[in-house]
Amino acid sequence: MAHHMISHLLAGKVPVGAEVTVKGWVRTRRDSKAGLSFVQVHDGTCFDPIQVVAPGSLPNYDGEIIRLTAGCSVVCTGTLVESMGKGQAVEIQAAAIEVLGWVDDPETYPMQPKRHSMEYLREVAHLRPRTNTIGAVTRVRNCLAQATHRFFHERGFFWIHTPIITASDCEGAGEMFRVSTLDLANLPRTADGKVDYSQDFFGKESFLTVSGQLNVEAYCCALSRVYTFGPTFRAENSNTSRHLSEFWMIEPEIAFADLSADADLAEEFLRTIFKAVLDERGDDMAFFAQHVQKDALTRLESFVQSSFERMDYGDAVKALEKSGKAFEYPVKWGMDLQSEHERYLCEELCKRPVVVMNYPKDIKAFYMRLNDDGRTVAAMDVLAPGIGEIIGGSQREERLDVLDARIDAMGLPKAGYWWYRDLRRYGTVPHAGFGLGFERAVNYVTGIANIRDVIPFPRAPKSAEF
RNA sequence: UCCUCGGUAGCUCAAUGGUAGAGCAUGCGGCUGUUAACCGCAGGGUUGUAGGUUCGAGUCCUACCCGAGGAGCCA
Repeated sequence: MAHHMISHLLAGKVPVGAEVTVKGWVRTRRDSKAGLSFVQVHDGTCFDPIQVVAPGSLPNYDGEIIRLTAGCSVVCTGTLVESMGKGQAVEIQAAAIEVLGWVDDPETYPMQPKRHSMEYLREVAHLRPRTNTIGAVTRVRNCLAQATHRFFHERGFFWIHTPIITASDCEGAGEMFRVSTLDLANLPRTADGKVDYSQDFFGKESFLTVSGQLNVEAYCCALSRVYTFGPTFRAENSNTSRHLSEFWMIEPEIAFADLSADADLAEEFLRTIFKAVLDERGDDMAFFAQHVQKDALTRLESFVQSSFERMDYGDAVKALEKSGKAFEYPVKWGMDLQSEHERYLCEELCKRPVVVMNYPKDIKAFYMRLNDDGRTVAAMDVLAPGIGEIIGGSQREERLDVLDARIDAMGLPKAGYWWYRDLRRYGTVPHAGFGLGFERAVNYVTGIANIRDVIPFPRAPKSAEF
């Protein structure tokens, strides 16, 4: 049976007086002994539920309607009318309400029409999308994802589906999850007693990817403007509000480009996808501003209008030294910036996102391009107030001899990088890219504090129930 | 992994070492074109787990489990 999306009805896309059907779940029910009930029904298509007025003359009124509780699924058919009450422009005068699914034992139904803590909702991750908060997060997350593909598509980028499984242990971005079909209780051994991975599924050790970057560089050096957008895995035992074991990452890579062009892209990208949220999800953003973070909306509005502060790493260090702040970790050139330093830069000094560029080479990855000063690399971090590092990027080292020297200096296995080095042997070009932690962007936009609340089913150490 | 704080009814939280309570939710009744309605009544508990101290432990001690905030690692 055809039915209407509640978002269409509330947006005025269906004329008053029309016969309509909605299908959804009950939020609340209020009874009037005058002989009618008000049922708030949501279907997830927009923030607001629609009010369905159930007259006592419905054949199942006494038997079913007045027994509806939060969570029941219903099909409501009736006439779209202007509301006689305050609080909504239109409502449905029901001619029939069919109950598809009851809530057995309503007393223990985990989702109640009240405020729940985010920690509690995490324990009922299969039901939390029915809440105002997680519903709004889900729509904003989708909006950001769609805007991401639209942004790149409109600029001639190609979406590259880089592999999830990698047999290369050279990605170098942290602990990896092993992928294996070997019998853990009976591992095959080589003569010298080590695990014999030649008998494993891929004939060698394999893992879940920690980054699509190395693979996407190959396509960048052929299709010029490319990006990845997919899941990424880190087996680090990190227990924070900013880390997940499985998260989604967006990694554009542009050929014939330097670090400055990379920073330009990062800035334009964030502004564009954030503006899409303002344009398309005003209802959800209003909720976040009201119940989650007061300045969520105004901060986003100013974000899309203002430019990022850009700062050389050396200047950032000087600014921190001059700040007069008593940091737990003193600042010194050559050190990586601590969370407290990053927070000072974007939250206090600049009060907006900051791009810190040209870090000391010794604290950055081997593939980042060595600057002419010989002691820094063309790397950048984009720091967002309240989140910290939201983007990390760099211009890549395109000179084979310099790349080899860096691989050797860092004691990495050069042979494993054979195909990555080939990209520098055959028609090498300057290129650059960055990685955006998608969930961190959702955190920033919504004002939701914990990263585990902006992904449907979060995976973290000791946590993979759903 | 380290530091700090926490775990009591379906949910949010009280309870000086001395009879475990409230609000919301649920059920029943009342009232009302209602807006997380309101009023009354009722049911609802192995106080995270396992030990220990004590005449007596939600409360004190030990270990473990889980959660939160911060740190490190990073996106």
